[in-house]
Amino acid sequence: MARTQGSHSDITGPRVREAALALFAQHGFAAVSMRQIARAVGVQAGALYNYTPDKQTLLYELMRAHMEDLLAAWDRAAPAGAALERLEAFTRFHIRFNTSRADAVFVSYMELRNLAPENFKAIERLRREYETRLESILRAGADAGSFAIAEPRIASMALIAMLTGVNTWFRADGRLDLASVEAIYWDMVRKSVAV
Amino acid sequence: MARTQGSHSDITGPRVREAALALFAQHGFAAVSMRQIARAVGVQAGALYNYTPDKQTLLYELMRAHMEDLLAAWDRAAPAGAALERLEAFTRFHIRFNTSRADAVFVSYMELRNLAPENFKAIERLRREYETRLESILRAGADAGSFAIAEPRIASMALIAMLTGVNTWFRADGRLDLASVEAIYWDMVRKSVAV
DNA sequence: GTCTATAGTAAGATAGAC
DNA sequence: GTCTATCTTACTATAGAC
Repeated sequence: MARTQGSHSDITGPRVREAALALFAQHGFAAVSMRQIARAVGVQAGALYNYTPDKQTLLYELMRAHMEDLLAAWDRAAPAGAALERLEAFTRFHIRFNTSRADAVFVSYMELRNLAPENFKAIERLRREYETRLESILRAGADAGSFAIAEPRIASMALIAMLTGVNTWFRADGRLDLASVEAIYWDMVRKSVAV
Repeated sequence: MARTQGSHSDITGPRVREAALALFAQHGFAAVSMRQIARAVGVQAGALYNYTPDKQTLLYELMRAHMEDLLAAWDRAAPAGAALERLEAFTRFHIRFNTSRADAVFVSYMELRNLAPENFKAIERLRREYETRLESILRAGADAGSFAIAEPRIASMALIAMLTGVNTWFRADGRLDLASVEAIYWDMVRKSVAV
């Protein structure tokens, strides 16, 4: 079925979001212009406004989609069982998921400042939800006597910070593959909460 | 001694750097205009160019000063002795120093993307130097059999990421004081590298 | 050292043709 | 749905007076 020339609503939308995510990750939200995004997509700047009401909403939707993907993926992957098994699953999941979406992780952390207040609140709520998933595991393990953790909430933030840090140095073509990285970090995580 | 009206070279320079640091931390380098910085200082935008050749150099000098302060402060504070004692000192130093300069820490990490290539290289070298300080402690402990660490370089980045994460949640007027925070993190650090 | 004024450029967003 | 053209605003940086 032939289309009107230049009509690509079904593919341009995703391409706008992909280009915006890559550019925001590389240069920062404030440093990227709508014209730059349009150039990467291959359209004129005005056409972008068929896909977002404004630049701010484009950023917010990228961050919201990422955080909701993260939560949904963990809730699908999370095993039942003892706290130690659940903590290992969380550790490996977090490393795998985050390294596979480095741009989205980077933008979702770095651009919090550039969200309008109501958008900031929404993203912070999602982030807090994710942290609570880990906190619950740590609390369960502490209650069962498997872990020695004075402050589960702080420990969850400490571990997430450590695991997310993988993104700052990991390269898929580097010396260590992802399985080795997971093993190294799981060893540190396991010991850090050990009795 | 009366001054020419409006002449304040000895105090305006530091105030420009203070205002720029606070504004860059709050809104991001690209989102802050020279006019905003000037307004915070109480001068007109043109006057800022008595203190920096351009906006880029202003950012670079803030980051360079921070990284050099960090290195110098640790080199003054670092104890001799066994690896375990040196690791505890590093842990407590890193938390104390970084929480006392949250804006500079934030800017020095978040605005790396906005550095010109040669400036980026210089800051990365300083960061790498600091990471190497911790890496040396971990290697010494591993060699002495005090620590069990498969990859000292990766462990050093993991620990620094964890410790720097304190800045994302710590508030001086919060429930926990800094000594308690240090104790919680030291407990996790100590165990994470334990044999 | 600071001011006012401005050159030169680029931004976000919209209007209307096709 | 995309284009061209444009409105309006704001930016960095500089020039020259005081």
